[in-house]
Amino acid sequence: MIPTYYENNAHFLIAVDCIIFGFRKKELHVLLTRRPVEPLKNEWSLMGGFMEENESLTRAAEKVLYRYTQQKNIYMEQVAAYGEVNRDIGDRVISVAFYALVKMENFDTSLARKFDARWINVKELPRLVFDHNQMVYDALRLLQYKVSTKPVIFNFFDEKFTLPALQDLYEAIYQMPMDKRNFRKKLGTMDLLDKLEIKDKESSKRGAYFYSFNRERYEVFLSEGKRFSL
Amino acid sequence: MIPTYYENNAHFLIAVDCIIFGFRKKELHVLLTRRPVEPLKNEWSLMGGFMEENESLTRAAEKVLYRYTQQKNIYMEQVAAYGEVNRDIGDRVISVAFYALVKMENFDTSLARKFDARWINVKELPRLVFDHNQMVYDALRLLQYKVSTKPVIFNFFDEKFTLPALQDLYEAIYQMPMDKRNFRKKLGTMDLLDKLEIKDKESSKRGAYFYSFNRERYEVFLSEGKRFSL
DNA sequence: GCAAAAGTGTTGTACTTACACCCATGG
DNA sequence: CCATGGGTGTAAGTACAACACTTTTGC
Repeated sequence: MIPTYYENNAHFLIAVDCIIFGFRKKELHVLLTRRPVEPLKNEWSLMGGFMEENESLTRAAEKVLYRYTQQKNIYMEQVAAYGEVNRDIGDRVISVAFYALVKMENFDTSLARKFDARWINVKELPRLVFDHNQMVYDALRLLQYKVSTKPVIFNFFDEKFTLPALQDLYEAIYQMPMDKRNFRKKLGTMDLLDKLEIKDKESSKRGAYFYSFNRERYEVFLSEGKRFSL
Repeated sequence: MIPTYYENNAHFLIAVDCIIFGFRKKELHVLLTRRPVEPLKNEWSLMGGFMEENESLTRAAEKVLYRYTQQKNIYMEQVAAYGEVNRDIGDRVISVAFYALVKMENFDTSLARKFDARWINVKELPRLVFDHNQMVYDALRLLQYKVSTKPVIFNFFDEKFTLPALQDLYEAIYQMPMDKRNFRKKLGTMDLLDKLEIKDKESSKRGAYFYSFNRERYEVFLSEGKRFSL
């Protein structure tokens, strides 16, 4: 029994579109697909889907993320709602964009074939359908702010990472070079990383030590009124 | 002619809710109303409305703002989309929140009677319907970030303002006291304000000089790679 | 032995913070 | 003449930016 106040108002299709970020080979990538349906079939597009009756926006986004990555508990944040009248040329659709940070090392490449998906360097983005370029732009701006104030960047890694990789990732997100010694000094003063015994010998002969982010120490850090900053 | 891909997907009511901020007597206020309809009739609520067929989200928000303030060209920014399944107990509604900054000095008090609206100090917010308290909280956080990095605060004033009033407003938004001399020094180094000849004698015997924000100088300021910061 | 990436400190500069007194005016 | 709010400068501490060489090791 719906109250009268709600009756006779327009109803809309609602989509969620996900900007799925991943990091590999010193570059920030976005997972894109060739749009499988008309209109604009085969054009580059973000991963998306329609919202269903009994799910929340975040649940709808989680479903999209799971479908295209087979990963659970993906770090995700809403970017914005996009509601221009002709933004989708197929029908009137309001879209809510989310960005997500995934561990690209765990990515199952068979999924890529199944969904005609590809990881594209954010610096080399093609023209995307509708307002998806704007969504990526907005997501990246929000991500820049977020990683500078909250330790969300560690969601790109599966537990451990090296300092050179971490710095490369910050540089890819900020799209600017950073000073190695200043970067490590700032990290050091926060004292939130644990140096592991093992080294990554993949990217250099000497090898770089792995580190891991210490969540317990971060809780203490916060409770002392300190704030993450990079 | 709607393509098949879009057919058979659920359609939703979409609302816009506006967090209308105003500044008076050293305090930040939000314009609230007594909800005029069931359910939760007469409970405190943000100003809102349903989105219609041929309008964008921002257009829908502009309509709400114009309806309740009779002002045009109001500074406005999207906060987020809210889509929990049971957020509105009357029916399934997805809401997109916008915050707006209005010149409270120009506010027509007859509107308050017409819409049963009141300016409430943000520090004394009552319990609002649905998730509206969350929306105000999110809007305020976003506003805090915005006024610290962009000169949007001047949208609270009609052309001119005094430095004590400007500082009071920042303090109300940040919800913390600021040092008078440091505040004025930082403003001074940006050199974006014009000191006017006239004084405001309302709030003190001595009177405080009025200033105005110089947009042309701000453009130059930006083109020199500088960034607003307070 | 050399190329390639990892690791490590210091110094000058700019910014941030803390702080106290005189001024102008209306009543 | 006094209460009220407006206006002003300096010094210490902190954060930031710039900068170059040594180490390790696979080839």
